[in-house]
Amino acid sequence: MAKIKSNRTSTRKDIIVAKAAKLFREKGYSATSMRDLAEHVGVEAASLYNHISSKAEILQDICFRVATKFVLFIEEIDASNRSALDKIEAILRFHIRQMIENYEEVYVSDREWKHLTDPYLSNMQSQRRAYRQRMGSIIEEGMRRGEIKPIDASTAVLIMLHAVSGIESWHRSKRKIEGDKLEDNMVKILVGGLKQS
Amino acid sequence: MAKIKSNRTSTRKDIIVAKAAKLFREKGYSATSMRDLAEHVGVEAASLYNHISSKAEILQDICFRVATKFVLFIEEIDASNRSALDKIEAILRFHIRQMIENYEEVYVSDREWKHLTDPYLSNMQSQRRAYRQRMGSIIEEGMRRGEIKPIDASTAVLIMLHAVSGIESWHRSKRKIEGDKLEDNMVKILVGGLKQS
DNA sequence: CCTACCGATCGGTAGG
DNA sequence: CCTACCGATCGGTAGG
Repeated sequence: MAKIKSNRTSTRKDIIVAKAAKLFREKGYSATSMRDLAEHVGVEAASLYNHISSKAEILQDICFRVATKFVLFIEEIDASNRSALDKIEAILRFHIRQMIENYEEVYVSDREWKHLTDPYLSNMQSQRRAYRQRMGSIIEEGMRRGEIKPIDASTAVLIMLHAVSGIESWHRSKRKIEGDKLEDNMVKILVGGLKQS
Repeated sequence: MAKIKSNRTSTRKDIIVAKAAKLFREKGYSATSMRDLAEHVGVEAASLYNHISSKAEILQDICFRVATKFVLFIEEIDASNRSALDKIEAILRFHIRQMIENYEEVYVSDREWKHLTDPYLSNMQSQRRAYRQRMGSIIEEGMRRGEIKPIDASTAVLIMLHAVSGIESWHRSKRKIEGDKLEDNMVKILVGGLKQS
């Protein structure tokens, strides 16, 4: 009964990282101090270091967890035998759902990864590059099959990815349409914009 | 011959603000120190304060200059008697061109405005809200006229605006297609995605 | 988990 | 435009 403990319940570290994600999103990584964070967690700043080793480590945790999730998903989709347009739609829907359900962490990993330092920074840069290339290949495949209209594939990728990250503005104003509606509208505009007419 | 001097040539302040825009884009507002900036300008940190009154003022200058430019453009377009879809296309093209030609400042005003402080922060927030509503109204007008397919107008606005801000990734990799091509591809996908088919 | 504290760096000012 | 310097705050450590 000893070793078990941080098994299914969220550890103290999980709580710290989650609070940090919220603050990093609101104020940015650099403008968030460890004293800010400590206050929101409810301890003194020094006490945070019993659970994490540095501020940088928190950002690494957030960024790589999110990145891994997206990479795993695109690999799964890419291995399936759907049409290219279906693949793009599935990826788009996954991005939107992640942005809605896991807002703080996804947002932070997208906007604050530049503050990673060097072994991690280059790793993240190459992961992002590879991900975009992967999406680009799917779009090019769709063009060859005549499913997608002739466009520059990397421009299309760029539009897809950044359009989704704009959900923040939606997220802030609760009143608007619910998540499912948002997802369908985005698909309608973006996938509709790719489709060969 | 006295008073004239900062008339058409760029003043020392202009140089400082331009260098600051570049640094704010690369590292973010909070992570850029006045000593960083001074070094890039080629003076001691204290000397900067002969031309600007604070770090915050530099950010204000950048954000409000960009915001004003966009507001003036949308007012001009909105007053014209084009079709709604043409108006949206013109706005989209203006955003893309601004992002390409005036990259550093447009990027900073879009990503770093949250670091403004209170009289300026609320001013900027309401300017951004008004701008989005204006674009939304044009899209709704287009839907009523049957030019634009039935969608949620504010979702469409959100997609447009954020898709454009993604040009950063393109900007970094010089090798890709040139500006005009980029513009046409974006219009094809985004305006194509709105069009009633 | 806390108190006490470190050296470094921050934005900015005084005074010339 | 510089030197010299300010108080505040930063991320992080020692030691209990």
